[in-house]
Amino acid sequence: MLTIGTLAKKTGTKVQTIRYYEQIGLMPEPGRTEGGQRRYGAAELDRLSFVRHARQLGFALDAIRELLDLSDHPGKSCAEADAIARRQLKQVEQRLARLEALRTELKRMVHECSGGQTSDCRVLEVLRDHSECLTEHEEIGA
Amino acid sequence: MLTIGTLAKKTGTKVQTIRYYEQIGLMPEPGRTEGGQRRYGAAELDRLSFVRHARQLGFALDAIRELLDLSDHPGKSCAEADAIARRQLKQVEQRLARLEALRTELKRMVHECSGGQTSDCRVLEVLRDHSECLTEHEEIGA
DNA sequence: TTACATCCTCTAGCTACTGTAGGTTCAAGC
DNA sequence: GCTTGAACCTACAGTAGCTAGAGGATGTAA
Repeated sequence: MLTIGTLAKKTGTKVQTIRYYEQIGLMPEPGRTEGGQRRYGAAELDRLSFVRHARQLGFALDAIRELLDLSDHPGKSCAEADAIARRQLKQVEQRLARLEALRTELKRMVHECSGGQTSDCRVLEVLRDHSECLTEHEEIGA
Repeated sequence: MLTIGTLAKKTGTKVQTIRYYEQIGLMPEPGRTEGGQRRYGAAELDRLSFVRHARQLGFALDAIRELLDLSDHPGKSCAEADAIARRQLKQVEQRLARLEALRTELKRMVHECSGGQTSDCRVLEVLRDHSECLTEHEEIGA
């Protein structure tokens, strides 16, 4: 039986995060000691590891919820899990494309700055006038 | 004189976002009509364009605040603006590196999934067992 | 004058946590 | 058995950067 602190250490999670996952229904309500402290078993350790790993891969909590559900039903078709992963991959690729455009633009800004006064700073100038941008870039939501 | 709606359209911003920027002190309090509606001039249009463009390039609002301040003082040294932009570039490059590792891992997951039952789904299997990962990846905070 | 789009304030909600306050429980050492 | 201190508990507030909605006022064109 693990305390919440031990579970946290084993999975690289903060204690509060585990309680948060329980609150939003991503982790089950665990057993308690007489004094009211949570005690976890191997199943919970596995589940939390799954969640954390999926988070590291950038899956949203809702997607993880779906994946957990699929994982709990071994007879179901794999197609859904595959679709979720493909969606995630697509998102990652879109973010990569946006970030690459940003890098290009930022590099140009920085390289052109000669280090004088702000009155003729290229960095500020580019920010003032979007038309100076050579690439399309549309972050904000990323 | 522009209404808030017109300003919003011209800059590709939501009306609420403009009011939010005013609330957090990023945009100045504009003049008002007798009835209490906001009216904007060219200076505000420029300022909001600057903010939006910086946001598109991924700058945080705090960084934008600094950049605006520098932009307001043409005699100041350009070095600070340059430092902020370099910091941003560095962040973007770090995020790019992380995302590339994620893409690799996700691609592998998706390609190995043969489309059978969830009981032997590679996607779920990889999520269950971190040791299957070939690359380091540590998203979460990104 | 009437309609109706747009404006106003205020409040709550989103994601995914993180931090703090104030109090309780557990386990080890004496 | 008692004390101590780390770790636990709940509850609530805060983070970034908006976004959405309620309920009502204003502005403008026909």
